[in-house]
Amino acid sequence: MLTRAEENYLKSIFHLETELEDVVSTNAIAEFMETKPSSVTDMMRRLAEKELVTYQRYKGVYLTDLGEKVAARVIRRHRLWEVFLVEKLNFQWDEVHEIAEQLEHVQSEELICRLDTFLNNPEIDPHGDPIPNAEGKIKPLEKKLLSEVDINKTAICIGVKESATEFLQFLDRIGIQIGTKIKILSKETFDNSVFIEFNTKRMSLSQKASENLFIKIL
Amino acid sequence: MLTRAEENYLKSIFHLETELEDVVSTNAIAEFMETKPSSVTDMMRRLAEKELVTYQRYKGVYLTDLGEKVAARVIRRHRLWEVFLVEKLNFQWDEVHEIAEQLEHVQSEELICRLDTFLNNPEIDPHGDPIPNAEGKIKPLEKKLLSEVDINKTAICIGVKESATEFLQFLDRIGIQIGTKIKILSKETFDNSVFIEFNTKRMSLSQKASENLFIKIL
DNA sequence: TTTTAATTTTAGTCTCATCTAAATTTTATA
DNA sequence: TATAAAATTTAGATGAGACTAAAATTAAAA
Repeated sequence: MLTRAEENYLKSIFHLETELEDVVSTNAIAEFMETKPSSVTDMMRRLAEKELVTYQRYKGVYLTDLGEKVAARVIRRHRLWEVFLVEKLNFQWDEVHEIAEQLEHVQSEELICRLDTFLNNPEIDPHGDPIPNAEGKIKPLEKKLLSEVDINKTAICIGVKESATEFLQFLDRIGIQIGTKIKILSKETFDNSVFIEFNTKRMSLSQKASENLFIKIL
Repeated sequence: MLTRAEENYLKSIFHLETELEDVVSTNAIAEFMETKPSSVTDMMRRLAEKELVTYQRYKGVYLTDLGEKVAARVIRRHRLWEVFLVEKLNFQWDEVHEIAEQLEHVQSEELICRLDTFLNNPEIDPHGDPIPNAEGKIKPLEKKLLSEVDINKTAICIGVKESATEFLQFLDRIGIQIGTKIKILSKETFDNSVFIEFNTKRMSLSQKASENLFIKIL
């Protein structure tokens, strides 16, 4: 049984490995987790002891197969709870992270299994990130930015690139959510804005917005 | 913000106060929580420091008004989660305690508020215990034998007086479990049997059976 | 009312997870 | 390549929460 801190470290290393580099540095972890490098070093030794990471002094860490599996399962729990909070408790998708951060540490295989069923085995969370399966396997979604989609194609909104609160609230206001089907009607060359249609509404979206919206082409 | 341990101590003291005595002894807490008396003493000093309990060396503790409110809110969270686990995730009533024990420490007023709404503001948990309201007020339910319940009242089964195997098997066979809601339709004066309704079923129950079944009146 | 037993507290230790400050190793630069 | 800068680790401390063993207090029995 892992402690809450151990789970959080594994999760963070997982994120840093997939999103940035292969070998993760002590400072990168410390910055990401808003803690001190010396605390990270301590924990790395403990995780290495438990064979969850491979760690060499001054050389950074990477997850072992076991560590990766554990991390993916924590992420699975986090994302399933996020789906629950948004779909069942009607939270906004930008309000759920902190709560899911706590719920993800509740220990019960059976709970997560039943929650998954209750939510109809969702494949993506409210931020459009894929939910690992029970074995910790992640089916990577081929993400594109809305700005990269060709005219007349229809795409489904699966998330945002940078989840700044204002942007999330902006999307909320105009009515774009995860799962919203968006058709690209035209692109303006002078300002790179896109003209789109969704839920029978039509509107223009700035370059900045269209470059921050992840979609999946249907 | 209270720690998990502090919340657990307050909850335990609350239970001991209501179920047993007014002033709670160090040993009673230690036994109830399966910990050592010296650990309890330590924590009592910390809780007294925070004005959550009134503590005098060698004289036991009791909750302050604040401590009582905090404890009741932890219990509220616990019982709401139990309802969720049983009603939404289809757990059996005897499987949920351990999981609720973890979920109760998730910190978010908003979460509990929305969960309460999602569950249609339940007043009792799957064990028949009352759920404190958001302010920490508990509407006490009185425990009675089924035989003592008035006609047309609805009660919830909370246990048996003497747990003879044959009686438990009898209950199982007819479909009465902990948490089963039973309505008393009529009483026969000639043999003191009761005619009841539960889960859309109707049947007669002998005096002997109705005097061996603990219920709580809703 | 002593003496004994039970209860409770104190003192000191342990682990986990964090920190600061100092030392060490690696990397980058002159 | 020597040296400065950055990154990383070590050493030592802290606080929460638990423990054991011993001391102190209260309650019970002779």
